[in-house]
Amino acid sequence: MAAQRPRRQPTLDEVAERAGVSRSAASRVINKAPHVSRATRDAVERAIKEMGYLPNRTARALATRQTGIVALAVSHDDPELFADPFFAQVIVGVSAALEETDLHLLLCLASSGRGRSRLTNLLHTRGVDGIMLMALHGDDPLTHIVRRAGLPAVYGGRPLNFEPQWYVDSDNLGGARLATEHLIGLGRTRIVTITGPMSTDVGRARHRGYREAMIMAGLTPYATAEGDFTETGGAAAMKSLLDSHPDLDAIFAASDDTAAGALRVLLDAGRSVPADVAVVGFDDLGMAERTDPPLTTVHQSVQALGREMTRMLVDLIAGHEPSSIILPTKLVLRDSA
Amino acid sequence: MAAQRPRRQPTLDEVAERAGVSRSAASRVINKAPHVSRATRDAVERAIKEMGYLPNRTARALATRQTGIVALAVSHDDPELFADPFFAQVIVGVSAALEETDLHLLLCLASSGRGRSRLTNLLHTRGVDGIMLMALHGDDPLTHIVRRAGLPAVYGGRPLNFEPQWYVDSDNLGGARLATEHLIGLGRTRIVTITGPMSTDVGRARHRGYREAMIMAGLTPYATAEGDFTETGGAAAMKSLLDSHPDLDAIFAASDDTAAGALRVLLDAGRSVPADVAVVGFDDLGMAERTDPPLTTVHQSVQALGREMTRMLVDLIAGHEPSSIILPTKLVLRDSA
DNA sequence: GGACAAACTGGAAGCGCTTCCAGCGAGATT
DNA sequence: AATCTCGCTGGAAGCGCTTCCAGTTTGTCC
Repeated sequence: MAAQRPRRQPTLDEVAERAGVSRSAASRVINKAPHVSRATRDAVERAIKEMGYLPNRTARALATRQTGIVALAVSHDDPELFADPFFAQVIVGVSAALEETDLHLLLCLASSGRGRSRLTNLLHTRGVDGIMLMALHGDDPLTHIVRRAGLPAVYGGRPLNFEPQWYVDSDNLGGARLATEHLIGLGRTRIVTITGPMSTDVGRARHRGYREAMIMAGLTPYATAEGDFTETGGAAAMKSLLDSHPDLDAIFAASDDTAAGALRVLLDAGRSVPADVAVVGFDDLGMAERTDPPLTTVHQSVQALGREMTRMLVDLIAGHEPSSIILPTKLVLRDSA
Repeated sequence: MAAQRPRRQPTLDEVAERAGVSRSAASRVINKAPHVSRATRDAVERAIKEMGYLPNRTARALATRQTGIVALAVSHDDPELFADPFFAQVIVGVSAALEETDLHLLLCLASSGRGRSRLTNLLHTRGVDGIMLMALHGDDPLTHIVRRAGLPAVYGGRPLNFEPQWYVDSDNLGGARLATEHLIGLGRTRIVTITGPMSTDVGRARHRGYREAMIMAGLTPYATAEGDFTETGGAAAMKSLLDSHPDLDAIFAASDDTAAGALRVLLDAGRSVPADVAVVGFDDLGMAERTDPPLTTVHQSVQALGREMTRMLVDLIAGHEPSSIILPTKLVLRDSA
């Protein structure tokens, strides 16, 4: 036998019989429904205690059409992307928020076609009560799938080409502006930026923040190179910027990984940071403290992102009409700028 | 309305009616059961296609007593621990393995008492078909909970004080031995180790590997300091070792984080790595490539760990009797040793 | 061509719970 | 004392599926 044979769990019928009441009465006390006399309640509660009764999730789900499960779907072509600490933080936030409910978390890494069709199936077979979506790019088929399934859905971050009705996002625009303004405040003028992928909303928003801050300060955006949020991407972009604009004196990197790559290239090129070149990153997910020099960066609270997504979804499931949220970002000063 | 009202999914009854057969016949063709004539099958399949029928998960679960969901529980006092890239890798492995089945993954971060009781409840209410457990320390209540629930369970790593019947673990002992032997092969003799927490099996196994290798080589274990797998822990341990054994010439650190902390302290103390002191770490989860100098370390395949746990659990659920697995580790040479 | 087995079929009984509804008695009202 | 509430109760009908079983059809063999 694969596992110790469990004693069969008692059923509601058995509890009711033991308490000497009908099944419906027993059900009522369990669900704290009204119209239950004190005596009935006591009898049922005693029976429950004595028998160690726990209502069967599945049966309840069938009757109520509510599974008590919500999905968190991470959609991306590269499953390795999930290894980004970002998602771990989201999950910590989601879990924390879920602990205050009696919902559980189903995690779907829907990268491959297979993964996506499994998810589709899950949604259509009413396997979950709602879904949180993350890391969608452009016209991810998932958006259509989810819409078609007609399930409560909240987005973490915004997809590029449509604004979901319910989403939670970090203030990427504001954060990027903050970073750039800080650089400007330092007296730097030849400020360049290494962006994230311009095929994502995050990438674009952070770039726009940079541009806006520059222009507001009467400066012209000095140079831009597209990165991909990774360290190697950042290094490559840095090299080309150093080639084309050797006199640059500050960098806003759209992620800390990007900044780390840039940092490495700068040091190799003999520039000192922050003396010759000031660097500001974005994210502040641990990595920023470990670079040399430690990175001044824009902090976003990813746990809060997860937490708020969850609360929003719970609201939605409860039939309320929450409104989307933009979470504030803030500048964290370290040594690189 | 919180979400677009979904068209009600057709039921099996409706499919059967449309196909002009009984519900049981329809059920049989869906489940590919025997005793179905060609004509019946065709009719039902056509109806299914036409109506876009998908069997309701919950109803099926109630009838079969199988939910189609497995849990991955991460138990630890500190929810932040989950941010360790280790778990992300496990999850990637688990997901990959699950994609070949029609099971879904429920993730439980059961750190708090509340989290644990939610998990207990989930198990007892038959909310999942099986469970994978990770990061248990000492006498985690979870072990009892799981045993009592009588559900198929596999462990990732071994708890300290009992050997689970089904587990997957990395060859920590062998890996540590490999690392130490490498150091010995380099001609080092005053080799010290910074361990993980000795209250964990991993911590002890890696320590034992170090000792065994030393003794086999006719050396005496030179010095040991207990760390906690973190960078700061590693740094602290390194400091005390440097105090007590200033002439040490090599270090086996029980994790890459630990090694990174040690590295920092060594460089600050003016020792050059690997010239003065050779350093070997353990894990190889990305961080090892980014230290300065890059870390020679023992690689463990965490995705494989997740994958094998999952396969084992699937086997168990299918009623087979798999056997536990120790996954090989291997030395990865970089610059630090 | 009749008997027998094999293949197929639909009815019905679950799985364990929620919830609607009609009925019942006790307290309040005149 | 007769009536009217109103709170409480249990019966029964679901939720959507699987599966056992007995009965019917079909095919096969002598």
